Amino acid sequence: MSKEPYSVIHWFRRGLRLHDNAALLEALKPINDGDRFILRPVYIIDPWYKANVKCGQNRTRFLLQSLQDLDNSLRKLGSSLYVARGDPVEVFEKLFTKWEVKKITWEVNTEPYARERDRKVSSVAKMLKVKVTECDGHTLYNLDFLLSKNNGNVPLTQQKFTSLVTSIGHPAKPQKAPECLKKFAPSSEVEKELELPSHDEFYLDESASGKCLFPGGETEALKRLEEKICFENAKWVREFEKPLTSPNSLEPSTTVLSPYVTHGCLSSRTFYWKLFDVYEGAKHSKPPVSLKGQLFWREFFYTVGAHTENFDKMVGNKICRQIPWESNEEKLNAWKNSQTGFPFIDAVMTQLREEGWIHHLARHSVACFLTRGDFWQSWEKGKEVFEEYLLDHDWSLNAGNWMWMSASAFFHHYYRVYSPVAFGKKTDPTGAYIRKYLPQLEKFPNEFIYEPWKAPLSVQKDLGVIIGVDYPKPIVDHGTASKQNITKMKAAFAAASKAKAQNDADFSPPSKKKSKLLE
DNA sequence: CTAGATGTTGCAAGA
DNA sequence: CTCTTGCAACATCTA
Repeated sequence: MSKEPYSVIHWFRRGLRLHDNAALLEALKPINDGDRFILRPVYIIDPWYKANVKCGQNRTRFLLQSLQDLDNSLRKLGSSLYVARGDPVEVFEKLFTKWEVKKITWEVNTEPYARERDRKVSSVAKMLKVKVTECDGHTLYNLDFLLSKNNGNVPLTQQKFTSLVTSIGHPAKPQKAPECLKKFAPSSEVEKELELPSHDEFYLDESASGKCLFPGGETEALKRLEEKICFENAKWVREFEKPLTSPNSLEPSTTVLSPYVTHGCLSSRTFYWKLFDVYEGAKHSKPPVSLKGQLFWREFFYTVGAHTENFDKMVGNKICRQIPWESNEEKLNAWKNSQTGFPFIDAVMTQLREEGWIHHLARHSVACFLTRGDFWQSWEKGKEVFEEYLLDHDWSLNAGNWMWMSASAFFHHYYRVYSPVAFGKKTDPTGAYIRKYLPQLEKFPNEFIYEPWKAPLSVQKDLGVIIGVDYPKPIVDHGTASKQNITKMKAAFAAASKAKAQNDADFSPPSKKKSKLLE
């Protein structure tokens, strides 16, 4: 008998899907025509993530469900997912030899750790004569290509970015999932020693995770896409304007496709072209507020994130205004654990911790509150809390949006402060949302639901809920705190522009003034 | 050079 | 209920 043919690995990292997976399709192309080879779909549980990225129960469950779904889908096609543990460099060093690997493919990941990791794996592959093929697919466009089309400048406004992608034209159309993988299966017995991770291995405690409102996986992702972006829903899709959607409706007012796009269960290009189908020939809203605009926002933060050093930090980050934030554990914990005494803020943070998804404008409210609005805490601290709890946590989007909301970058109107009382009232005057997430306040009359500390003590006693005992008093007076913070912001902005002017003078080429003197 | 317009999504008060 | 305005007012681009 001839020996086993060589192997080709497709390494799943994000991109946990079979549809529109360019790198997976690339893995199915023979190195030489007529080659017979074995496809090895691999996922690696890399301890670096456990050590360096905060990941709460809900997102852990989402990832596990996504892996289970991926394995199911692969099995239906005659393949299966091989889950390995350890540092990818060490894992591949062993697997390349063991399986006689000649090629490995993966989807581009532009986050700092992933880049470094992929660089190391590439050099091991080169040493062991394994061909590496990296394919786009997580974003609509190749991010280096976008930068080159913008003359090497990082676009810093959405308007700039929109005109850039508009001048480029549509992104690539999505590719179909492979139909059958049987001919790539190992002829001998399938390797069984490494299986899908168990709940224990992922430190997943079902009792500690919340209701599963958004199950992970490509199957769910495509189902949700069909439900939301379809002709039956055409009016809603075409008229969608993000700022007009509600942050505190009891059912999400937006698509909640973000967790699926983040994990790559849903291809952003599949999303884009599905929107195109529903838009086609009809009047529809436009970026930045439209649904397509939401994909552009994602692409925008990815582009800036991929090309800005220390993008997720304040210090050493060129685009981030340096602001003397305070570090107060008590305030941070009150915010994180819904103990600020502002029901709207506390309700949003409860929804975040329990369910893992909150509306974009709810994120704005709590982010503004923690940073420039009320608590004057660093956006990096808030970013870590979102990192822990969000199902759709995404390195680029999280850092970018926190800088935005804290007026550290992109956004400069620091005097526009969200009110923790007034903002929610606009879309939910009776406080149904607060009652759902803070049941201890359920019986408060509408007039006090956003400001329970204003209810007369007699009312509090009748309800059996004493503010300051059963629910906290507000930690700060919003009026006073926000005014003080606006003043601090004014000073920080002035210092920053002074520093910028100094820097420009130091590093700019000879000024016109000097040139004139030379003439 | 200056002035004016614009930037995905503020609030409160008053017509 | 919708619209306008004052609040105190940034950075950036264009004319």
